[in-house]
Amino acid sequence: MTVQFLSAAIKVHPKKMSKSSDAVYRTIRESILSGEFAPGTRLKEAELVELCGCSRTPVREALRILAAEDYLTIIPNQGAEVKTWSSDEIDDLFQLRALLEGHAAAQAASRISLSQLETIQKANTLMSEILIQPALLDANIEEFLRLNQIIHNTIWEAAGSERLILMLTRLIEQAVVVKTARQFSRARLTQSHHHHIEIYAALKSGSPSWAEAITRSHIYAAKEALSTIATVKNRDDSLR
Amino acid sequence: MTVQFLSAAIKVHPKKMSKSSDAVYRTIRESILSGEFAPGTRLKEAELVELCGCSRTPVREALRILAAEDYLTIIPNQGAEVKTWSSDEIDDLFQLRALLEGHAAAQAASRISLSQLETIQKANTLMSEILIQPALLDANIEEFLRLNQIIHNTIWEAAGSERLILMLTRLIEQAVVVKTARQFSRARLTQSHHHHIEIYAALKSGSPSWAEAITRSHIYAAKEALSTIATVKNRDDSLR
DNA sequence: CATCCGAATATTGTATACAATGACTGGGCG
DNA sequence: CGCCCAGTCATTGTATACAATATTCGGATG
Repeated sequence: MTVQFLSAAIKVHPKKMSKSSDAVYRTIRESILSGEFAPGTRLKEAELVELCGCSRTPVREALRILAAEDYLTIIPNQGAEVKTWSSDEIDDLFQLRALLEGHAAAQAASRISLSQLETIQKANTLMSEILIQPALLDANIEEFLRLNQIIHNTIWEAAGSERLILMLTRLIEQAVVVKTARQFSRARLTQSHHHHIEIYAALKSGSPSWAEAITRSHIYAAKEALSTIATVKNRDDSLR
Repeated sequence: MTVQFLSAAIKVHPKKMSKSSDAVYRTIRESILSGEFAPGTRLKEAELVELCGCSRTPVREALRILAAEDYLTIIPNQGAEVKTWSSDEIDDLFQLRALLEGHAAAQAASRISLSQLETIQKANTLMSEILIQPALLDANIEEFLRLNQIIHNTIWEAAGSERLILMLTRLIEQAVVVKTARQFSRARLTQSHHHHIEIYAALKSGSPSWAEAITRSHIYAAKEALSTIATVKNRDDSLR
């Protein structure tokens, strides 16, 4: 079975910079998000020039912007490093994410449109199909993550605040969530799915408080799951 | 009477870029915040070069960063404009500010140190001295605003989240608040002062809910006061 | 007279050259 | 042997030159 509906709902950064500069920005950003440039990696302009095939000028502009967006740390006269996140900072990120996503859900509960509700419901249905069989899940992890993103993005849209979307996007991209979500257990993904169903119910019933409460739970549970993975992983590492 | 205690509490952006670039960044940013570069103003690189006395390279870097921080809008191949804010967007800003400052106050209530409490109390005392006499107030508006900033910054510090501070800083700088705060009525400033006193009480008693509630009120009231000024001002303008 | 086209001009985008700063290495000295 | 200093190399910061793209303005045409 192939699952390929709802393809339009994810809005990528509509940023526009001039051709070359934009390409460099995207390239570096992707490399950071995918983990190819690990946290702490020193990025030398010369290497990036080689990678992107243009001169240092657009590379430098991209680096400055990425630093302003907190993907990088730039030390004057010493260059750029991919930002590292302490566990305290990640806690902080999740705390704020719970606050902001909760707020978004509350706002969405009063404003969401029928078609947006439908989008979420459809995503939920597809998710449950994927979750039914272990084999299907393994083959469709990426699809599962995409559906997750669609659900959240739709809620943000419904909340109707551009700025809120911006803040949330950055919070989430910077937290290492995406990179590690593929390791979540089936049980964890099922829990997440159940949250989504309840969030849908809360939105449909137009109850801001309910939507906010369950959304916050959803985030806190995700944080817990993530820290569990991190712990296990570190334990593995230390055994080698 | 001169009021000049508490001078250390305001932390300016500790940003570091290389000498020239940093200077340009600060210059342009200041010009925007002070209103010298009004919203909608087109900023040509050539002019900024002349203003800052360096070449286009650092100017361009500063512009890109300011755009990433949402002070400017850059249209590719067409240059930079100082960002304009619709009333809807400003409403949105205040909504988010209430959420985040409320959260900060709640966090601060459980974590604030004695010396931080003392700082707030001292600022409150100085504020009330300024408010006692109309003449004093007129002469010390700037000082009043500085004390206000000290109180809020101290609470943010106490909340203990760097990222929260960053978000709030940008939200507030971008809202036109500072530019128009000088026009607030004495009654309005007194109300604000009373809020500060109650916030202090809530923090001292270690009550997160109380601190959050009164802080949110504080922001909503500020928003209301601001929109009143804007309305009156527009009415004046239309009479000319 | 209005409109459309195009050349001239202004402005931004990119590449390169040069300057300045920091890191690294090797030799001299205690 | 270790430390320090100086000189060299690597890397980033700035200025300038050139390319690409937008804007403006004048003239031709309906």
